[in-house]
Amino acid sequence: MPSGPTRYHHGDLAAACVRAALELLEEGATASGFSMRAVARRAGVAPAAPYRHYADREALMTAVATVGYAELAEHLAQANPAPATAEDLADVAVAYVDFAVRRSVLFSVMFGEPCDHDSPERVAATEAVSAYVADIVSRCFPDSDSEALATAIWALVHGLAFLHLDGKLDASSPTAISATVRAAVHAVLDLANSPAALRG
Amino acid sequence: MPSGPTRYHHGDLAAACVRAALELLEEGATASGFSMRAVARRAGVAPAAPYRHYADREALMTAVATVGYAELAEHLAQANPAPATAEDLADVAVAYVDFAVRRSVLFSVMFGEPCDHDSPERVAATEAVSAYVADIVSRCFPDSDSEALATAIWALVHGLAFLHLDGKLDASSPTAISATVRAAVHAVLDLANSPAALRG
DNA sequence: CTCCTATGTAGACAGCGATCACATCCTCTG
DNA sequence: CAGAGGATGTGATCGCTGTCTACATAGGAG
Repeated sequence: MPSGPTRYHHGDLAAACVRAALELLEEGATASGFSMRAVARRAGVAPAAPYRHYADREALMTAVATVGYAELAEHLAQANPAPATAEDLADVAVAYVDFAVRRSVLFSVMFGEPCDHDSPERVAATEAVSAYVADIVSRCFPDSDSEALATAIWALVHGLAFLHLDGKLDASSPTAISATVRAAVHAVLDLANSPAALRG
Repeated sequence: MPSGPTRYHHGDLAAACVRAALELLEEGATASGFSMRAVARRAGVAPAAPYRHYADREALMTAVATVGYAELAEHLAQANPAPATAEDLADVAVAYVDFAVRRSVLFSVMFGEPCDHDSPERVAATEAVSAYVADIVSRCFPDSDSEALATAIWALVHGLAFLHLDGKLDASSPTAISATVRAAVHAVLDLANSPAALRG
């Protein structure tokens, strides 16, 4: 398939577009800066060609985001394949924020950009992340209101990622990130060990 | 000043641009969709005029975001002027998410968009929000590691806002939002009342 | 072999951010 | 009170973008 120097038909342009988009994102294009035309150029194809596979820019972004969800899941699993303790949970949280910071543009495509909320792959991918977090939480806190706590933990971690991305928290080094995230996660979990601290 | 039908010099175009931008955002423009030129049209001015006051689109967005921070602070204060209990904190959290959902485009301009991280007003505005949250947390949890816990709570609330914005959590009605946010906040705070739930 | 459909091309359009030379007005100095 | 000069708005222009249309080509089904 990579034989002929230039073929009229690309072979698998749909996938090539997603790959090209990911490359451009890694190379420092802004989320709003990466363009349909740049993707076409990178894929070695006419500007209008990607429109045969993606209705518009948003559709392509949704496809890119879907890949991003898979890579995020992989990154988290790699940090700790079977988290079951508070410390494990902190590991996963650090990995989550680390992913957000190191692949910040991809991350903001996944979460910060308007997107096709009805795309089945996208919904499935986000539900997978949701279920993954819920699973961890239910293992760490088997007796609690799992659903609400899972939502809270996901929000906590997600929020930490955004605050780092936005410069509100120091994201200049992995060490700083790790320290901040661990401190925040433990501050919350340690509430379970110092009930007297709660007023009202 | 609003006398003459058309004046060559506007009077206060800088402020008018911010006002026009806010109007456009309220009218449903996308964050990436609202344009410098649209702002100029709305202000009744030539396309290049705003550039006398804002170096580029990002500079104007930063100014808009700064106004947004002030309005967010006002919205939170209105929800509960002097929060000191966990329940008060939940009120503020609901107000935060409510603001994010009801003024979603402004919110994503404030947080979701690349921005001038060095703008003094912007830094001051975000630090004000940060200090506000830290203040609440230190009142609710006087004995805890205030800084880490404040970061965690801010992240929790911020994350809840984003998950609602992104359709990951049901944002279809204020009631649903309130229920989800309160459940999440209480799930975390109730850890202080059920230490046995923590494993590991 | 032929036709149909999927896919890629060429060219066009309007809208965008940004910059330029120029026009106009306000204010400050003499 | 005049007029110089800086601040502010105008209009034209550039290259880029998303998206549409008409056309070209390829590859598979009959």
